[in-house]
Amino acid sequence: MLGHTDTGRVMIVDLSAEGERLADQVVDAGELPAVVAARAADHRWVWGDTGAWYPALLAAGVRVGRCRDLRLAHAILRGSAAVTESSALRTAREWDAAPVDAATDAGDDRPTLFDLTERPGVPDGIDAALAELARQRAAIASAREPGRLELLVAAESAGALIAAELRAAGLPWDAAVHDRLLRDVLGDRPAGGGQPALLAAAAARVRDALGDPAVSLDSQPQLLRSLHRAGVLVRSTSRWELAEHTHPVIEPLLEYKKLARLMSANGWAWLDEWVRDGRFRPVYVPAGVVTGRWASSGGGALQLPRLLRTAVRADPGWRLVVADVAQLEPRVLAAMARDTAMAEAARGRDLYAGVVASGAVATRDEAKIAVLGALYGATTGESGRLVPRLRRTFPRAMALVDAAAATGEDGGVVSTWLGRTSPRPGTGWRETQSRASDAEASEEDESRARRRARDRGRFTRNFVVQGTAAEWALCWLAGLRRRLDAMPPVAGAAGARASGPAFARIPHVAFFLHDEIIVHSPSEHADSVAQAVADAAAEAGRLLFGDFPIDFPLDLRIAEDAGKP
DNA sequence: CATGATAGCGCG
DNA sequence: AAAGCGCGCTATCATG
Repeated sequence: MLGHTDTGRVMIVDLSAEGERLADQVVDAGELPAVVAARAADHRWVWGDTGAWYPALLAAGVRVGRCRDLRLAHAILRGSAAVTESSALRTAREWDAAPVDAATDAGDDRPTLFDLTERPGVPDGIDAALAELARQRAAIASAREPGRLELLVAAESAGALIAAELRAAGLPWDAAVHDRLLRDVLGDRPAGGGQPALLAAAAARVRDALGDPAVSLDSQPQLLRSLHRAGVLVRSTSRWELAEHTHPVIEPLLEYKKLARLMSANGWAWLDEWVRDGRFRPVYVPAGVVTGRWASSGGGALQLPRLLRTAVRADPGWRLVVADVAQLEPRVLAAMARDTAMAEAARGRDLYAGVVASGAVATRDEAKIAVLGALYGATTGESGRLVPRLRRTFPRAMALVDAAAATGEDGGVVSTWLGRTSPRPGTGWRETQSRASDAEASEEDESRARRRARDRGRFTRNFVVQGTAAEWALCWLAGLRRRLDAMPPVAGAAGARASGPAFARIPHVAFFLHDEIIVHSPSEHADSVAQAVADAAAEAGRLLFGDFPIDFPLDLRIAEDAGKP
């Protein structure tokens, strides 16, 4: 375990498997990388916040095999319905703090004094860490199935390591390819900072078609008024609604919106700000989403347009291993519900084709709409119409999500497969519900309460599936990382130097997005990496669902860039 | 000038 | 205009 002493030095405490304190050692922060590197590769480090400890180690070229991130574990355990003894965790409020990102502390994005006082990190003292670990051990032990929470906390902690490593290594990004793509689509970059030629041309065509030379296309109210004057009676200016009208302005306007979006979200300004030395280094935020999915902060890492994936390019002599899971969430649902009919439909690459073969619906498109509607709680439209047919064919799977929705509507909490629990409803929600059950409640009160109850039901319905899919993905990542670490470093000084001292000679995860992984690997290891990605996926399925026969097929390829072939 | 809300669109 | 979940980011516009 790592923590600080009162004088700001670093204390290393060796703990037995039962959590007993065996030996202490105190070192200066500068000595820590060497001390950590000297431990066995599979040593488990316990620390308050991976983001506060690990970036400095990585910068020194030192990696760790395993860890317990006390902050992330605390958040899981104090909220988990599986934990029957959580009062101690609930009173340890100081562990509810926001993450610290030490990687940005060193840069020019240093948090201001205001940030630091408003968002303190978790305690960094050794005594606080020891006490928190003891609380967590007790909390896990109180669960009926401690193994699930153990697995979840371990996977979450491994994810924290990987998030820090992703930032340290970065995603290989070819700025020249990106620039060429921007110039092809938008026109040359204007020197003065104005609009590139093709964007300006699209804007001119729109103004022409509107007969409104002065309208600002980036102002929604102005554009809406101008559309109305031109006879296009839309209620919003969104792509979806515009596409349903026929008018000379529609085509150029949709074109303009597409180009303007590319320019503002991922144009040259983005390239200048986010790509350095051939790497895109966003901040990943493990468990940044209530369901346990990761969030990101800065650079929009989780929204990279597919159009730009060709700019993701391996270094010379390296390859990208690009993998994503086909229809992860419905597969997870089938396994959670032990729905063998749905698992049968999921056998093989295309779950939607399997749903058609089951006879539930007629076409693949219908299958997709029905399945998504089931996961999200659709009630109207084509999706709402198709969901009941799924309910007949896959009653167990549908019963699981229907029950989760009913619990949520009723104000209860639901949990993922491994035990992450949804937030309790807020005071506003509860007040709305109790007002509606009052004797003098108005019809307005009642309909508002019903609406908000259904909203919450859709959230809890999706929570169990999205959250369990996130758990599967964490296990996949962790298993892959372990396999990559077993591969020998490539010889020679050359390599992916921009990936930093810890990753210049070994295959490493370079990108992760819910159900998709990109590994940057020396060419000679690429085949083994691809095998490791597949093996880790199979292992993740077994870890969560044991022998239940559910496939998690991957789209897997080895390439020089991450663009769709 | 800063902050917050809204619209819109990108990703899964 | 999303029907139907979860996000982050940019631009605009109203408010302080």
